[in-house]
Amino acid sequence: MDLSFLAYDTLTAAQALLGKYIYTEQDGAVTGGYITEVEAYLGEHDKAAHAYQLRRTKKNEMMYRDFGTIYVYTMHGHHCMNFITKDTAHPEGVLIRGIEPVTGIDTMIKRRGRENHLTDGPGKLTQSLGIKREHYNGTRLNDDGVCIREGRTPRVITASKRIGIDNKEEAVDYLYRFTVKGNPHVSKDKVVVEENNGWQ
DNA sequence: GTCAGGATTACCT
DNA sequence: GGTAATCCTGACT
Repeated sequence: MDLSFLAYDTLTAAQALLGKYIYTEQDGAVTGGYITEVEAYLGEHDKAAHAYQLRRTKKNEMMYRDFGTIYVYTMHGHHCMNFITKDTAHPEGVLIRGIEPVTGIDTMIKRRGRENHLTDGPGKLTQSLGIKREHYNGTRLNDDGVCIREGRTPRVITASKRIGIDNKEEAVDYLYRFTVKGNPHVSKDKVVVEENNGWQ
C-alpha cells in the first residue's frame, strides 16, 4: 500500500494507522492483526519523546530516518515498535500499542506462553509477532519484515493521555494516544466492548 | 566500571 | 489500586 500518509502530520498519521492490518512472517508462520491503539511522539518539542530537543543517541538514531522506517527499542526486557513519520529533520513517530489478533493466533500463544492478552500492550504485540530489536530496528515497512495493508475502519476514535510518562510535566496531558472506541484489545483501559469491536 | 532510570508486564491485595 | 521483576542504555568517574 501507499505509505505517503506517514510523511505528513504525525497526529494525523497516528489516527490513520488505526485499523490497518499489520503482519509478519517467520519460518512460514504468519502472525497479524488490526491496529487498535497507537501513541504519537512529536520529537523536538515533546518532553515525553526520545528525541526531545533533538536528543540523538545510538538507541534513537533510527528516529532520524525517513518515514516508513521501523524503530524498535527495548525496555525492561521488552521490545516496543514505532513507525517513523515525516523526514530526517523531524524525529517523530507512532508507537504501536495494541492490535486485534487475526492471523496465526496459535503461533502467538506459543510465543507468549499464555492464551489471552496476546497483543494488548506494546511489549506483548511485538512478542506475539516475533519482533525483536536486533532483527527489525532500522528496517522499513513493507520491505520484507513488518508489513501493513488496508484493514478495517474504526467507527469512533478516542483520544486520551499517553501511558507510562507520568514525570514528563506538561507532556503528560497531551491527548496523543488514539484507540478504537469499544475495542477490547488495548492496554490498561477497562473497555465497554461495542458491536463489531468498534469497527464499521 | 558504576549507577540511575525507563514509551513494560505480571501478579498481588 | 500498588509493586517487584528485570535488563538495556546513557552518562559519568
